[in-house]
Amino acid sequence: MKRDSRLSSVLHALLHMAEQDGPVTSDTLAECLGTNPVVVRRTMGYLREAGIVASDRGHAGGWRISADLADVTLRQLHEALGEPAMFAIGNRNENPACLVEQVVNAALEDTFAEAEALLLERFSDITLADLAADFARRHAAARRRRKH
Amino acid sequence: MKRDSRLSSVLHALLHMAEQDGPVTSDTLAECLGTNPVVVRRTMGYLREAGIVASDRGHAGGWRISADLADVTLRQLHEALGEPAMFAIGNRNENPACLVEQVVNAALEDTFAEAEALLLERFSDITLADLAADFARRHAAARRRRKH
DNA sequence: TTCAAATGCAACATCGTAAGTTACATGAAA
DNA sequence: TTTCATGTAACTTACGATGTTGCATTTGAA
Ligand code: FES
Ligand code: FES
Repeated sequence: MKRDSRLSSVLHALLHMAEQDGPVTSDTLAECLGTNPVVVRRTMGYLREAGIVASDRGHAGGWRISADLADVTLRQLHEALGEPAMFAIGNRNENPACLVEQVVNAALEDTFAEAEALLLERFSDITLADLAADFARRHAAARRRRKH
Repeated sequence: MKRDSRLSSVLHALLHMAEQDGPVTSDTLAECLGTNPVVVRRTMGYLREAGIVASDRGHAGGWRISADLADVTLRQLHEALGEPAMFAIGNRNENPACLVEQVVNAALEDTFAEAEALLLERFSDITLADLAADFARRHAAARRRRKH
């Protein structure tokens, strides 16, 4: 089953942008992500609508983060992307007349709802600043390793 | 994203079989599930390999449950189906050289691993007997409602 | 013995959706 | 005015569950 990797993509792009001074172009980001600039624009467009990033056209244009890194959570990004389905497993029939299927659906829905609540809670706890800090930590560790 | 509904399907089929005395044919199950008999055979075949059901060919053949309802958990069924991916969201690149992407992947993987552990724990707690009991409860309630 | 009913299985076709691609319009700075 | 950038529509591709067709095989009953 093909997985939706847009959250992963925008996180990579945002951290990349956080490391840069000026705006970053779709072409640059596309090369980072190993994809196409149009895909970057399409995906980042969701974040622009949510006010998380801004884009400038023309010379010296590109994408900028227009929010405080500490204020943007993974949950907000997930919502900005349209809250795509979290699970690759689901019910066969969403509104069954059959009582047996209702029992099955209820059991699965309860379980997945609990897992989704957990995911959203964790997503709410993680900000871009957290990830940037983790990056800085790993970056320093990698530099230390290279010195020896 | 198209969802994998095989777990839902086999649960429906198994409960249907639990209500019946003799074996149930793929045709009957297919009509219950609103699908094709070949799809039923293909999907139930996984459960046969796991020893959860047995199939008989020829006249008076069909599918039987070959285990105690109280012994079969949703987790076993999920494993019998080949442990399909639970999540529709994933990393863009699974083994990135880029340190930024490693940070992103680690954050997402940790979160999803926690959610998957929760799901598997819940799956381990639910048996076919539990679902059958839930069905009996709802069935009785529905009959009571009809009487008034 | 013969026939009908059932599974087993291979070889396709279908479908939905994220991702990728092409093409062109638009805007901004040099 | 030229160049660099985004904005967007339209199309193709990739992929895996699902759906379908066809036929071989097994089994019980007439
Ligand atoms: S940060 Fe740009 S390639 Fe990973
Ligand atoms: S139990 Fe067979 S139709 Fe739902």
